[in-house]
Order: sequence, then C-alpha cells, then structure tokens
Amino acid sequence: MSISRDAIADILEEIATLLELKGENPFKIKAYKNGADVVRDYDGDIIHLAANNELKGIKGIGSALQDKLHELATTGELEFYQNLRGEFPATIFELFEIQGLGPKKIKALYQKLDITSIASLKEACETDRIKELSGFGPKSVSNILKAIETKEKFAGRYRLGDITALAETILAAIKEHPSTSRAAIAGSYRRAKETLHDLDFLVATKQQADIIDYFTQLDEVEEIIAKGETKAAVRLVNGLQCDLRAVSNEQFPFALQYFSGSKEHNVSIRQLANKRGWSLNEYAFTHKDTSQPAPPNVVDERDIYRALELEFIEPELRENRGEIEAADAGELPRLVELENLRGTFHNHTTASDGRNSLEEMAQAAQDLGLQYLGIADHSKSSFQANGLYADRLLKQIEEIRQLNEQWDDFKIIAGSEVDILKDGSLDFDDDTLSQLDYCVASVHNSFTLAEKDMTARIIRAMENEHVTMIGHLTGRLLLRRDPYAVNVDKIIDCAARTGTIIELNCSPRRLDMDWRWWHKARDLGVMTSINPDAHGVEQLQNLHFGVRLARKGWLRREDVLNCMNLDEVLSFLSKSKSERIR
DNA sequence: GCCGTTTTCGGCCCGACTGTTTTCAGTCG
Repeated sequence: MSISRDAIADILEEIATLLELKGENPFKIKAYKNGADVVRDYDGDIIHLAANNELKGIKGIGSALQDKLHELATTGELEFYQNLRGEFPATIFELFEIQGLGPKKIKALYQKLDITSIASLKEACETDRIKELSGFGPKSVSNILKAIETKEKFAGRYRLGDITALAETILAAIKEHPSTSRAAIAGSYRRAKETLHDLDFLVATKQQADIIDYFTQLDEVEEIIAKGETKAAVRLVNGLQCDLRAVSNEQFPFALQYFSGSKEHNVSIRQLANKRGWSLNEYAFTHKDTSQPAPPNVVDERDIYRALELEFIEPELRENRGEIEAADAGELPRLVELENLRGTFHNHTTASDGRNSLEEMAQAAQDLGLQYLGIADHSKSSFQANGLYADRLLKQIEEIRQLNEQWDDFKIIAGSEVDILKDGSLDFDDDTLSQLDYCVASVHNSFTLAEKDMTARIIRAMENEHVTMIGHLTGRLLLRRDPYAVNVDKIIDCAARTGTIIELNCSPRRLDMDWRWWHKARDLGVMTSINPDAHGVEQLQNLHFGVRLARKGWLRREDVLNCMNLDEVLSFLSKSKSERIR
C-alpha cells in the first residue's frame, strides 16, 4: 500500500480542521497541524519509518500520531479519520477558504442554516437569510461576499511552487519513454510565472501516437479531456490541466518557442520574421517572400532568435516588456543563476517558529554548498510565532558567535526579522538592533492600513540605519490574500535613497516583491536578497524559486546581495547604509 | 495531542482588530 507523504500530511490537516469544528482542545488541534508539517518536511523517508514503527523520537510525533501514521503508511487509510469525516459533509472544507470564516462561524452556519458549501453560503448572503444568525450583521454579509469573489477570482490557478515537483515527475516520465527524443515543459511554467492554470508538455518523437497513449495513461492522470493524433489534454488528480503536443524532431525548437509564449512576445517575434520575408509558426519558418534570403537551418531554439539577429532571450524574460528591444540592441542582462548564490538571509530556527535548530540549519546550508546562513527569527510582537524578546535575541547572538568559532569557511550571520509596528517604529530599540549583523524588517499585523499610512510606515522603518532589508514587502499570499495597500513605487525610491535592500522572499506562497517591479528597482540601484524564509532545513531549497523569479525580474548576479562571497558580504554589512548605495 | 519530567500531569497561546455588540466573540497572524 503506497501513500504519499503529502497525502498523509493533508489528512492530518483535515483532522485538525474537523477537530476545530467539533470545538476540541486547541492544543490537540495544534498537535495535528504540527504533525502535518513534520510529515511534509521531514528530512528522510518518514513513510518507511512509519510503516516500520520507527517514528519514536521524532519531535512532534508522540505515541498517538505514531500509531495513526503507522496505520496510514501500512493500509493507506485511517479509521479515526473516516469516522470524523462522517460527522460533517465533505464540502464543508471549502468554507474555510473564505477569509473571515473560522470554525465557530462555520459550525453555526452548518448547524443553524444547513450551509455546507460556498454556493449555499453565497445564496444565504444574497437572500439575507444569514442575518437570522446572531453575530452576522450587514458588514459580515458584504465581507463574506467579497471574500467569495476573491476566491472565485483565483479558482483554477496553481502556485508555481506547488506544482513543480509534479511537473518534473511527469516530464521525467515522458523522457523515459523509448520513443522520446526530446521533451520539455513550455508555457508559463517555463517562463516562471508565479501562478499558472495549466502545464504545456512538448515532446519530439517519431511515434506520436505511442507517446500520446502513454501520457494519457500516467498514474497522475485523473481524466482525459481530449485525445488526438498529436495532442492530448488531461486533468490530473489535483485538478490541474496538462496538455501534451507531440511533434517531429525538426519541429521541436519551433514548437518550444511557440508554446513557451508569452503570446505578446510571440506576436513581436513573428513580426520580425515577417520583415525578413518569413512566416513563423509552431512548426517552422516558411519562406514567403522569395526575393529575400531563405531562413537558416534551425536545430534548437537559439537558432530561431539568431536567425532574427537577436540575442537569445531567456524564457523568463519573454513577457514583451522590453526584452526584444534589448535583445536587438545586444543589451540583455546576464541573468543570475542558482549557482551564483553563496549564502542566504532570513531563515528561522526553533528559537521562534522554525522546526530546526541553529546547528541543523547551519549544517543544511553547508550541505547546499553555501558559505553563510543569515538567521532572522521573529521579534516579540509576533506572539503567534514565539517571537524573541531582547534577552533571548542577545542570547542567540552569543550562541551564534560561539558556533561560528568552529568554522573557517562558513559563518552564521546573526539577524532578526523585526516587526514593523503600526506607526513604523520597530519592535526592538536601536541599542538591541545594533548588536546584530543585519536586520530584516517586516509587516506582520495591521494589514488594513490605508495606502499612504502603510507606505509611510514602511518608509519610516527603511530610514532606520539598522534595517538592512525589508521582508516580504507586500504581504501577499499567492492565490490566498492580495497584497496590502502600499505604494511600491515610493518604497523603491526610498530603498534607493536609503541603501535599504528589498528582499525577494522565495517562499512559494509569497514570491514577494513581485517580479514586475525588479527591473525598475534594479535600474535605480536597489539590491535584493533572495531569501527562502525557511522554517525548516528543506525550505532552503526554495532558493531555486527565488532565482527563477529574480531572473524574471531581469536581475543579474551583481544585483543580489547573497551572490557575494562570505568576505564580501561581511565587508558590505560592516558599512553604513549610505556607503552601500550603488 | 506533545513534551518534559520532581514518571503523571500541567503547560502549551498572546494581542490586535473587526463587527456586533452594550461588554465580548471570533478570526488572524
């Protein structure tokens, strides 16, 4: 019986939710949520361990969870969970996706009005039936309707980080087929869009029908939407639509270019082809105007750009935002690469809400080949995250200094993710902050300030000499929560003026600041730091997403703080902010 | 539920904000 760790983690999450609905002990609920995190992020084959009753000693997994995980790992099912599910309709989970609704309200809606889905909730709001319930006034109704609208706006989209593993698994399966000569994922995935609604696979083969058959029969496929000679569309078990196009080896570069998009980029590219008397489609150049020279031979995608006398345009840049003009002028940036990173900032440990100790995080960073690891645990106002008071912070700094003595070529860099309070002041005084090597300042509350107040709040923080960088600038949670109101233009100007770095938070849920702003920020001399915001060792891997989005934002190695080597970065941090301005 | 341990049960999770209230409940981070 095989069950994935994600599936097990999801079951634990659902149990937590169902226990909330039942009004269970909050600490019990938290234990299940925590258990889900542990399962999802455990550094090792936790399913194997669970099946063999070898979970003892894993922090957060006590005897009750050990038994339940054993049952799940060996049978794929859990009686306790099945019974719990039986107490509520299956659709009730979707109500938790509505901002502002929690277990108490959902329970009341269900028990008093028999509301079990977003559709019935919407109807109850529109017919004012909901006002029969105490605690639901006119403001609640409009807030719920607004939240439903937000939810619908995001429906059918997926976060890049959530589907990368799945996408690469399917790609690997396609490549394994003996008839495959080349294969790739095109579309917005290749362009590193932060959210997508489908995946576009492409394969070069002489046996198109074979591959199409094979693709539609993959384990991950739930439903076949369409299936023809050269093209198939399927829906995966998680609802994601995947298209596959099978082409010849000669057509492959053209198809890859065409299906990578963006549409707007391709329109411009085809216009350039037209000027040369060629027409370009997903299969080939056609020589339309024979009074002009014939198109050259094309064996890979680079040849297409070369034929148009353009520098090769990396897929991440293909959004028709000036990349064609820059390629024409030979002025495309040399984009940052994952291999350029030498360290990272903004990571958490068990001192606040991380799951690994300082030592474990340091070890993981070294395993990735990094020269330094910036620690930035939460400050005291982030109660929910077990934020540090000054005394604990100072102790942690001391601990870091001691740990550092054992390494010559690796260092932990002592920082803090300090809360920016409502008025723009910081959660620690300057005296405390001056003890740190660096400081990430972030907004974690009062998200509903008016734009000018929020902007002024963040600007005030940036003007503090001790604030090295701003964390997750807009607070957005992709597909969940819109950015709070903040004037990013003004923030970027302030960053340039004060020598403050803006983080590129590469948690797949955030990818904040948005890639669309980086080009401008870069041109004003603003630097970024690609930060995983890791709450466990495995999340250091998210640096990969940060690099892709940095590339999408036209960033080069020299624009990224953590491309500096250890000596350079220590020297940089020892300078005053005004000296850091480029 | 988990953890730590004075091995048997108490502590764990605090404050801001919102909306509906009239003194507070629920949600969120």
